[in-house]
Amino acid sequence: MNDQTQWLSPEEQQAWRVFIRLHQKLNAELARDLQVHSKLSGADYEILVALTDAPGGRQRFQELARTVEWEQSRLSHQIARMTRRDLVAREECAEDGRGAFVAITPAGREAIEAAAPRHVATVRRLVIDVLGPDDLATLARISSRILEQLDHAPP
Amino acid sequence: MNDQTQWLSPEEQQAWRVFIRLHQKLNAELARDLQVHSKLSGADYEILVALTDAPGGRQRFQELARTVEWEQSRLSHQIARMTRRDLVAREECAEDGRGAFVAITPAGREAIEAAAPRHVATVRRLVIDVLGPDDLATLARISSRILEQLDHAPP
DNA sequence: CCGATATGCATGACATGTCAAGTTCCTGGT
DNA sequence: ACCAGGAACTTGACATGTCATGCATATCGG
Repeated sequence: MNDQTQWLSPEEQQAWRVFIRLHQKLNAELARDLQVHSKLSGADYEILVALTDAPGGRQRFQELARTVEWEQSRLSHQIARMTRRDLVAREECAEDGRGAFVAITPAGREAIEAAAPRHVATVRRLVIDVLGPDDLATLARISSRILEQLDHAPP
Repeated sequence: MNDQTQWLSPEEQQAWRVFIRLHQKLNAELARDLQVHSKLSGADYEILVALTDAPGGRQRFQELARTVEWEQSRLSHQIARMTRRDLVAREECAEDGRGAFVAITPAGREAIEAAAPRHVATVRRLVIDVLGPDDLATLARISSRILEQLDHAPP
């Protein structure tokens, strides 16, 4: 095999696998919980939160994309679907004919306000309250470290 | 609002957000790296690794599903697609007429052997080597804790 | 041995994500 | 004023995931 690869040590492998499993299961569980109890996908939730945080409940398309750190195309499809379900609405942009605003609708606001308490409770139950404040802080520190690496070296 | 929800404190919120962002970016980056350099999706990779680990490079469908902890339907679709690309093959099961084996093909073996070194290197570069052994162990411990909670309380 | 039920997978419909192109509008240099 | 190029979104094709449902084979009570 002429193998120069630095394979993972057993400890590294074990750590990596448990970390990956955590990702997958946690994501799945959070998504399912949202979907079942609020008829919202994780994506819907993220968009609605971002819009709720924005002044007037509306934001330029680009800016929204940056806020949630999504690709344009993905956001475009998502907004199209959410528009069909009347959770958000597109509005024209006076200053720039190409541009568009995305605004949360009253129905969207209802949906997110109905969903948030349970979602937060679930996050607490599955993560926050399971770790103490110390472990949570440690997790945040470690996550930041990896994120920094990701933002530095993705090319 | 008659609000009895225990919202997240600023520290909790910050920790949670950074953790979630980590998930999303890391996943995206790993998937992209695999796809670009090896023409394999993360899903493909997982299946091929599982089959490589299995004796004879083959496993019963159900058992494979348990190994990778996927839903049966998801696995069925995935195997169908991978069969089309000749990465795996279905084989009949003598003992149980309903059952099926999934086996890695020579092409599948080539693909995973070509992909693995770079993937491992990327995992090292983005995570393992960024954290020291101590932080990695801590991460594993914290992940296990949350996983345990997940496995205990999902209903 | 036979029908009822369970098991092992497959399939179809639809939500979501990515990549590559297309459309429309704005801008800057001549 | 005009037009080449870029910016802001949209769209289409296709990979992937989930849910509900379908189908064939096993297995079990009587």
